Amino acid sequence: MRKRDTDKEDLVKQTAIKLIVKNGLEGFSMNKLAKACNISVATLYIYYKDRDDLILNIAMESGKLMSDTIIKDFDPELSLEEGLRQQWKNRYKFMTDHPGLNLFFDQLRSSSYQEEFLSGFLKEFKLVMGKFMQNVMERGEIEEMTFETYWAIAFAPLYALARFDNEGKSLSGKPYQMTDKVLWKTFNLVIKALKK
Amino acid sequence: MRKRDTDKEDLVKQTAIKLIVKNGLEGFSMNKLAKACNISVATLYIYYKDRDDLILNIAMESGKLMSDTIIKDFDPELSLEEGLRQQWKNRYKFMTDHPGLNLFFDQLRSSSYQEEFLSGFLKEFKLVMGKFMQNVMERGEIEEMTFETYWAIAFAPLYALARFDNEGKSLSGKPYQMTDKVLWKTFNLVIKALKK
DNA sequence: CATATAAGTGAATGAATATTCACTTATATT
DNA sequence: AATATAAGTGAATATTCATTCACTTATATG
Repeated sequence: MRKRDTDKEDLVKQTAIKLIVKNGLEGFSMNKLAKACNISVATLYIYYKDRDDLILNIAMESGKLMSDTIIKDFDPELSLEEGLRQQWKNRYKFMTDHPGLNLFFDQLRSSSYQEEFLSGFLKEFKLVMGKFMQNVMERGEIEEMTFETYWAIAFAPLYALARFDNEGKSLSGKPYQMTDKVLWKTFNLVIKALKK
Repeated sequence: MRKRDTDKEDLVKQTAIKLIVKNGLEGFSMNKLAKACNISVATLYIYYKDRDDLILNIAMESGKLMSDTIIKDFDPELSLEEGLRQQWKNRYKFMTDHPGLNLFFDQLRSSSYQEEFLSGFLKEFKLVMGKFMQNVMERGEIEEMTFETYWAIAFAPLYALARFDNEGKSLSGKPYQMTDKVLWKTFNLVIKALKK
């Protein structure tokens, strides 16, 4: 038997993400991917059943990575401020450690892969996050609110900052780069909104 | 001369948006669009120069509609709470009056059309919104903060709610539909975060 | 009514797409 | 060293794509 070249396999994954981020799913093709990796198209069909299988597999693997990063050192029994701070830390770390991966996820979110992508790695994740909110609410640290309201206040601002950062320029026209200072300033406002 | 059938022209626009929202830009083609409209592909090339021209024109027209809706009855001299409330009202109205159009914009945002799309209708818009924030800050109604932080707190939660609404189900698995109550509850938290 | 003119068409073109196939190559095991 | 087996290939296939073209149809205007 011959062993599969795991370097090549990894190259395929990285290149696929890079191409999709750059040109969108719309501008992505198997032939282009093969060419960019300097391998034969047919090789892609050894690794993956078809185009959908390729995209979904890479998506789910990346999703798992995100999920693992976000859950790290997080305990749903933490206080509102401690717990949320850890969440912001983890999510921020993921963004900076894997620049572009958020853009990759944006592509998936606005595609037909969305549902399968989310369902893949979000199960455990949902449970832990839901538990945390419930604890905090039961302890009376925050008012009664729906999960949607909670999420919208607690995390949407963070992802908005990330998008500004990715686009590299603010609405005001000035170039923009996220800094720790801006991040934690925004975090403090979020805490102010949520705390009773 | 023969007059152009404006009903048909409008059908093309509506159908294009519907198809793109449903299948993504990836799954959208001129032939499919023509078939869905029961017209010849060649007719599309009477209305538009090419595929890009078609997408961009429809995008810009929709963008203009959004911009006009959002700017209505808004005065950058309003107080923080009054001004922001009007903004939320306008943006919410746009979402409910044109369901799906936000999803269409999401598609564009993660595509190569993004830049041209934004630059088309955002100019005036940026100015007014920037002016409002500046006024509010100068008056001391909110602390010093970057435009990005301001936007992330002031509007990102609204769009997060809209996305939950579009997806029709919450992270907690229960079906979800946005209500006025949830909307204004979230708005109040946003005001709490921003107000000094 | 006649006709100029733009609207609208169905079938074609060539390029790009996903996928397959007959084939060669490397290597783990015997 | 021999060989079985999976990795890897380049060229082909069939499909879908955007775009064009020679043509017909409707109608506003003279």
